[in-house]
Amino acid sequence: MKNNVKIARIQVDLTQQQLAEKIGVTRQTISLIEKGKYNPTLKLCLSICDVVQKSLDELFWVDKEERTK
Amino acid sequence: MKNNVKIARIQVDLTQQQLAEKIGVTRQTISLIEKGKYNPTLKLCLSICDVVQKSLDELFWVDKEERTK
DNA sequence: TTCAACTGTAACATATAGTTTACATTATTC
DNA sequence: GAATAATGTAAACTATATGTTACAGTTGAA
Repeated sequence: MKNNVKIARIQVDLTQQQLAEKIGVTRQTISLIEKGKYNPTLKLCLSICDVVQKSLDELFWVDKEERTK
Repeated sequence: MKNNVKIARIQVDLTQQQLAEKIGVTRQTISLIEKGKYNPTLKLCLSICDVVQKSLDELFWVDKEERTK
């Protein structure tokens, strides 16, 4: 699953650490999400949206090929 | 966390069971999500979007008060 | 009013999201 | 090029999303 978290984070001039702290999650979690290595919770996605000031649709999507669950 | 899954599901004329099957998840999972009783995975949200033909932003959001994580 | 389909929910099991600690690698700045 | 900040990642743990089974309440059609 693809996402624009890294780009959006940099646009608001935050490090992974800073974003993580604002959200109340660890830096590793942010790193893994940016790398597409796992499948975050909706609440976490919404928190990220809130901090980086983007909508869900702007940040997260799946390529058609990989649509399963 | 609030969502419009139930409304969107009914609009495309599916039961919880049918929606669940299309997505590859159990009926209980759909029920709990519709009831707002838990916090689905992003992939699952995206699968629901796909089936009911809505965007993430149309289906999922949080009230400002309850924004934590 | 009965029967069947649909839905809510509970207990317990499993998979995986997210944490903690730790270390390695890659910028960046001096 | 050394020091420091930022990032990637791994192992072992914890919390929780989701599955399984089961049963009860609800709704609608006959």
